[in-house]
Amino acid sequence: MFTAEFKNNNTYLTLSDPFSLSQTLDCGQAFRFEELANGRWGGIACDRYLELEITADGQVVLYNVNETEFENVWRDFFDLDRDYSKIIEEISTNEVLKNASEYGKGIRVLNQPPWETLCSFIISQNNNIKRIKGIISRLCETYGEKTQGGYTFPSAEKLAPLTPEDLAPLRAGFRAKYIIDAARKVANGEVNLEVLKDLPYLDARAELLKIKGVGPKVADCALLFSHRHIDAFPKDVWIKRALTVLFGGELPKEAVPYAGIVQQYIFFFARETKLNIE
DNA sequence: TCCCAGGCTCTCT
DNA sequence: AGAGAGCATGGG
Repeated sequence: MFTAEFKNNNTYLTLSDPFSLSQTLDCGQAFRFEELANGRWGGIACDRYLELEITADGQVVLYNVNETEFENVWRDFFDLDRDYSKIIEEISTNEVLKNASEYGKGIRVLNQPPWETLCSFIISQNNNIKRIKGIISRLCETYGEKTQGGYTFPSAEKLAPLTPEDLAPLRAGFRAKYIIDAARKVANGEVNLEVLKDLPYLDARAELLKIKGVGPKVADCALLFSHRHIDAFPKDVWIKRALTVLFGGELPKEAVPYAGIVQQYIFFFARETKLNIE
């Protein structure tokens, strides 16, 4: 699915799948990457700063990433061992899915750190992406560790001793108490995030639902964007709208084996086109 | 001013 | 078990 070359302390990738940094990093699954003035994308993930770009000839460049770091961190983060072209081909027997995946074919579903993802999607509830980013940014600046390019995402252990009042500067609103409940349960082992990727989907979901402020949608986002559960299908307002408008209420059978991936295509398509509801 | 945002909890039938 | 209000905050 890709070949990698390591030189000048950078990693150079050639992918067989179509790949878009804006679609992947700014489609609402990650909240801490942004496009830089020089056209590269930069952000902090997995406790380190990453800067990358796609060159004119389609090569992906990860700057200041050596082979060890690529293998240990970014290969999995960018889900590089999954064949997206094959998935798109299979779902394209459905005309609407073909259209939607054509719009968002550059998306890859990331495998992000468990705590960061869970916490971020707790913050996302009944919220908009711009404000989600703001709250997460203030959370990291206030309680994360300083590193090159900004601040790391604070650990559950760091947040567990705090109270919701301590989070007032984040302006997270009613979500502050949920963040603290999640931090405490993760830090004290009541909820074990590390095993979720190896549990059956429903068992993993039940584990996350033990946290106050985590319902089906937030749990599914965590399972999909962090724990490799592409059988999770987060239903937000956009997806519910799209299912009704595009598919008469139910996901086409072609999509079921790849529900989570397809969810991203539909989400992207729905937001781009606004489903032609004006 | 009201409505909405990658929803969930709580209460009331 | 299903419906509906309330929830913090900020942008349109």
